[in-house]
This record gives sequence, structure tokens and C-alpha cells, in this order.
Amino acid sequence: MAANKTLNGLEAQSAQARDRLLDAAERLFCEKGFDRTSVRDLTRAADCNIAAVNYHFGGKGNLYIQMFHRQMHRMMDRHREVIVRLTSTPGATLEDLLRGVVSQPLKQLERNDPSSAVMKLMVREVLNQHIGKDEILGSMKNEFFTMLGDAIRSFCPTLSLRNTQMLFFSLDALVIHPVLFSDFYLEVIPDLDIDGIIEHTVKVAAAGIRAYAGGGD
Amino acid sequence: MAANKTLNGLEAQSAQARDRLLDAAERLFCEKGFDRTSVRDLTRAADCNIAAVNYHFGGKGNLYIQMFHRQMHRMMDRHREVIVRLTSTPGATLEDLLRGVVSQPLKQLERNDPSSAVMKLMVREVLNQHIGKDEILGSMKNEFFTMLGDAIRSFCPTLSLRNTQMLFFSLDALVIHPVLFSDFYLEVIPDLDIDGIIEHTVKVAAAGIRAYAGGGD
DNA sequence: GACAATTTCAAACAAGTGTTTTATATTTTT
DNA sequence: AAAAATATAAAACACTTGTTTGAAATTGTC
Repeated sequence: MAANKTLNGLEAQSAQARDRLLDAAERLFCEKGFDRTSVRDLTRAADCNIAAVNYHFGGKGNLYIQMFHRQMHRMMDRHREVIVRLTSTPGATLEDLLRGVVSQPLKQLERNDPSSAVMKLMVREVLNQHIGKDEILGSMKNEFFTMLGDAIRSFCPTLSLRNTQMLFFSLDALVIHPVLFSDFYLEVIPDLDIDGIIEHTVKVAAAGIRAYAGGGD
Repeated sequence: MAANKTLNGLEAQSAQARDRLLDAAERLFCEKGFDRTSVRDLTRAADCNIAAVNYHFGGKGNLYIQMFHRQMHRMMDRHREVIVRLTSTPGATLEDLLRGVVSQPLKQLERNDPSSAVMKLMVREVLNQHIGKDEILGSMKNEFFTMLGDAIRSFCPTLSLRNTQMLFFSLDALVIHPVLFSDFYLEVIPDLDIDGIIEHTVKVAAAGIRAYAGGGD
């Protein structure tokens, strides 16, 4: 593949167009989606020739997927770090774990981090079904699933696997919702406070979990 | 407008193409989305000429919006009925209200009702931002919001407005999530049971509400 | 510096898009 | 039945799309 440089330290120069293209893709695809972002839009934003997309990535679709993978890995790395840290902290409670997991994406929302835009795009893409969900999520889905599931069960050992799975989905629901529909939140609650959302989400999620586990710490 | 017939009883014959177009739109747009459904796809499915879309609706975009309104009104009518019925039932509990509201869309999911496809499409469209969210939701959003909010507060009078709003969002999150990601649910829990999801959702939502209201019925 | 590989470029390609046009049926009204 | 309004039809229009081409420029290697 022409995309793989010689990696001898001077690649930065020759790989510039490729990276600029990835950056432009990240921005434009998140803004307008796949269909409404043309190759000409991308190359104009990356300041390179139209043919560059096909030369470096072999097509618009591949550029899309590569951009996705780059961002998804960044997100997962952050999540991994948070969960590992919280589960290895001695006096931590269930609420602390939930707060850590929930804060991660919601704090990104607060400071307009591009990651939350990618999160939205990811959901969009799964719903649009233009590319297979496994193509985006790959193995990360299962890893995150079991990692967080185990963490929750370490706090509530009485939870069955089935209930843990359902509670995982509910937690996902509670976190994703404000990320997706932050506009609505702001419309209804003009003085929106991200920390307030975080505490609310932790409260509801913890209540849901304890409704199954019976208040056991 | 040519679309408005003389309404003298014989319109059914002449309005056929228009209705067939709306039906085809409902099906194709839900399947493939707006961008990936061409006017030629629509007219082929409705068995009429390409120009019919522009003649009857004045463009592809208007057909999309009209299809949306028709479906949204159907959905809202059903929701209205459920809430009114539950709030006027003497011995009903908070769980009964929640079960009624939650069952509505989830039961549709169970029997592959086109309404759940439209629900997915609605979220897709809000995320895609191709048409303004107010154009889809219109006044229904606020109506449903206050209607359900009041119903919840009738069971938990101690709830503040702010907390009710946040809990409304959380309830929405818990209901929408399985509708959007039913594929994931099925993947993780192969013997997926809709009634189980309903009871789970009611349990978590009620626990969240009671976490604020302090167990007050 | 010379040769080879890599990257960039302008132009063209083939296919698909929504919409408009113009003419022809069909229906409704007079 | 004649005239007017409405609906359908095939074709063309103007435009955008992703991709390919073949030559020019740049870069790395000997």
C-alpha cells in the first residue's frame, strides 16, 4: 500500500496530505455526515487534489472507516483508564465508579470536545446502517461491555449476569441520551449544568442498580 | 395547490398516485434514509411517473416532511390516549403509569410495527440535522412533555419542576435506547423478551423517580 | 547527478441526482 | 359535446457525485 510510508523519520513531510485528509474528514463527516460530505469538500478542506482521497485511502468509504477507528481507539483508551483507576481505588463506592464512567463523555460534551461529536456520529452511523456496526465498534464493544459489567458486579456481587447486562444497557441509555440530545436539554433547561446532569445520571443509575441488588454495597 | 382535490367523493381515484407515493415514502425512507432514497426509487415503488413527486408535493423534501407528519400524529394520538387513561384510573400506581407509557413503543417494537421504524428514523433525522427538529416534532414535543410531566408529578407531588424535567429525559433515554439498538440487545441476550425489557425499564425508571421523591406514592 | 519510486495535479469519465419541460391523456365543469 | 382544469408521460436539463487517467512534479536511493 502506498499509504504505508518508509517510516524513516522523514515520513511526516510526505504523509502530510494523508493526515490533513484525516483531520478534514473528522471535522466534516461529524458536521454533515457521510453522504453530504463530498470528496471535493474534503480535499478542499485538506488543501490537496481530488485524487488524493483515492490515492491515499482507496476511496471515500475507506477514509471514513479509518477516521472512525482513530477516534474510537482514543475514546476506548480513556474509558479503559477510568475504569481501571476506579476499580483499583480502595474506598471507592458504586457511585464513584458510575461518576467516573459517566463523567468521561459528559465532560467532553461540556468543553465541545470533538469526541462527543464522533460519539454522535457513531450513533448516527449505526442507525443509518450505511456501514456495519461491527466495522465501527469492532472488538471494543465487547471489551467495554465485560469490563464495566465486571466492575459493577464487584460492587454488587448479588447481581445476575442477565440483570447486569440489562443495567449496562440502561446506563448506556442514560449517558448517550444527553450527548445526543444536548440541544433539547438546553432548550428545556437554559441554565444547563453538566455537573448537574452527571449527578442526576449517577443517582438514577445507582438507584436502578440498587433496585436489583437490594442496596448492597 | 393541485394536491387539494375538489373533495366531492370521487377524489379517491384521482388522488391515488399521491397516496401511493406517501406509502412508498414511508417504507423507503425508513429503510434507507432520505439521501439514499432517490425520487426514481420512490416513483418506481409507487408505480407512477418521476414527475409525480414534484407535481403532487413540490419536491422530494416536502414529500419527506408530509410523510413524517402523518406518522408523528399517529404516534402522538396513541400516547395521548394511554396517558389520559392511566391518570384517570382510580387505583393506578406510578409503576402502572410508567408501564403504560413504556409499553406503547416497546410493544410496537415486538410486532415490527412501522411506527418503531419511524421512531428510529425520527432520531436519525434529528441527529442528521437535515431538517430542523421543530419541523418534525412541532408542537407535539411540548405537549407530550408537559402531559407526562404532570402525570408523574400527580404521583410524586414533592418533585420539583427541574427534577421532573431531568427524570423525563431519563425516561425517554430508557425507552428510546432499546428501540434504537434492539439489534444489540438481541445479540447480547438472544432470548430477548420484550415484556422483560418493559418490566426492567419500569423498575429502573421508578427507582430513579423514587430516589428523588423519597418513596412517596 | 541519474534513476526509480512516490506523490501531486488538472482534466475527463461515467453514472446518478432532483427538477423542468412539453406534449398527451384524463377528468371535471360548462 | 365543447371547453377548462387536472393528472400523467417521456425526455431533456443542469448539476453533482466518486473515481480514473496520464502526465508533471517531488522525493528518496544509488
